[in-house]
Amino acid sequence: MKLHCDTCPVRDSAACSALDEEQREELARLGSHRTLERGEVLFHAGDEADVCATLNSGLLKIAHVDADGNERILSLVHPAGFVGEMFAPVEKHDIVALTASRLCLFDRRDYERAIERFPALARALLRRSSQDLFEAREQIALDARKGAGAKIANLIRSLARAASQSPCHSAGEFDLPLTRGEMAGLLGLTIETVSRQLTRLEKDGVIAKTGPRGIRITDPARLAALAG
Amino acid sequence: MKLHCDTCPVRDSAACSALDEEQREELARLGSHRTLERGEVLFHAGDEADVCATLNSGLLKIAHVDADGNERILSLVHPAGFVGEMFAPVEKHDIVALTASRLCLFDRRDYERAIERFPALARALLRRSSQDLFEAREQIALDARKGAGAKIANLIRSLARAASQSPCHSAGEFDLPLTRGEMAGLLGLTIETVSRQLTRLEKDGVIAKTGPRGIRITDPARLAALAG
DNA sequence: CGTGTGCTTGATTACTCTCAACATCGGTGG
DNA sequence: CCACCGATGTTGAGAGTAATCAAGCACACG
Repeated sequence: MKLHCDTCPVRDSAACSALDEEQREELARLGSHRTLERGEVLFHAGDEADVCATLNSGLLKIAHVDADGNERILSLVHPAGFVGEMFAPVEKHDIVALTASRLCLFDRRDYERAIERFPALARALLRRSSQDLFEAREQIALDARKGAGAKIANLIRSLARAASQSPCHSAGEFDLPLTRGEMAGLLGLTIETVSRQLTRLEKDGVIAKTGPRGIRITDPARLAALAG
Repeated sequence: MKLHCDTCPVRDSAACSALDEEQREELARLGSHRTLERGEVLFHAGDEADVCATLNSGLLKIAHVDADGNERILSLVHPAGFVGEMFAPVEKHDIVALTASRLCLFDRRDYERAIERFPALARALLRRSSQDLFEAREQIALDARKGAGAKIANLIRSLARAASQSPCHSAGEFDLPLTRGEMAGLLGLTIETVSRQLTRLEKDGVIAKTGPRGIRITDPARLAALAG
């Protein structure tokens, strides 16, 4: 299925936005669309790294399951994010859809050739990779934050920011795209601790649960204080 | 001080190794050498991001100090590593030498222009950035590892690998380039816990302390088992 | 010497994990 | 229609681990 860049929601933010019309058109001929339902797997760790993709809409997780079967979420991938190993023969992590998602899929070889031919694309990917690196390091710093409460507060804030389309202000009420287990995996906690911290935040009047997944932030200032 | 690429220890592994002789020569004219003693600061968080650098020899840390004054080490930078924000106006983290270090320093603007002119350099940096991203995610996965013992065991193994020049096999005896406090900051633990775990490893006959910083790995198999 | 830094060790506290039970919701099949 | 089941989430009691608080040791340096 040929790509339709005209109506692409990340037309101006994804790596390909660095290309001019003609180049983009050429890249578009190489790619195809794919949709994923919640829970569908894009890559398994250990797969051959023969495709890469730009996320169009939805939400993905990059995860690692250890020997005991515990899943640790290494990163979330938001729209305009790029996934796939460009310089390694195999995928190193699982990549799974957290919500119904849509992405532009490319053969890795094709994409590498495109990088060769369009230096602007290489620079755009470098920029994005640097950004991802920064976010991964933020995540590491977050892990150092004392207390499960601070981690949860931080996560809620960041999900609220992602839930609103505009990057400038966060949503006051939204649905968590993650199960308790996924939140636990993302923060290095257990399901029970996540659940307890959430009820604690509710008891303290910082948030209100508007459903099993729904959240309303009733006291943003205190939430920010808790997040450190 | 003009760069001497001929004798550079990372001539074949740093980003600039992607350039041909002529291009490298041109890049070399833009850069200068700098040496750092242990503890010397290359960047402070919040500094204007006007230089970037390739590490030639030595060891750096990328660190973040939180509101309480606790330092969390986000990453170590080994020779051939690249530091400096290419796409952000300010440095986001402290970068400090852990051992006497030598690096090639470039004005950020100059380097950005070089990236524009030498697409191979952009690709090499992209490759390196991807590698750093992978390592950052490994670090996140490490944080999830249960038990301080596993973290310490892992750290010792990775430092042993870095201590030997060849990437294929690790050193059996070496000096830790990090203080207890730095190890604690890297692993998200306290100094006391690090100290206790190290004496525990010694009591169990897994390692021997050959000095305040010296380490000999006496039972590599068990160390590997402990690291998970 | 005295001082400071890095390291170790001990006692206590606090937090999260673990194990376990129960609630809720949707789907399935008798 | 109702009983059952699996997945998800909540709550409780107890155990275990690392943080905290507090000394003390070794060594380098002025």
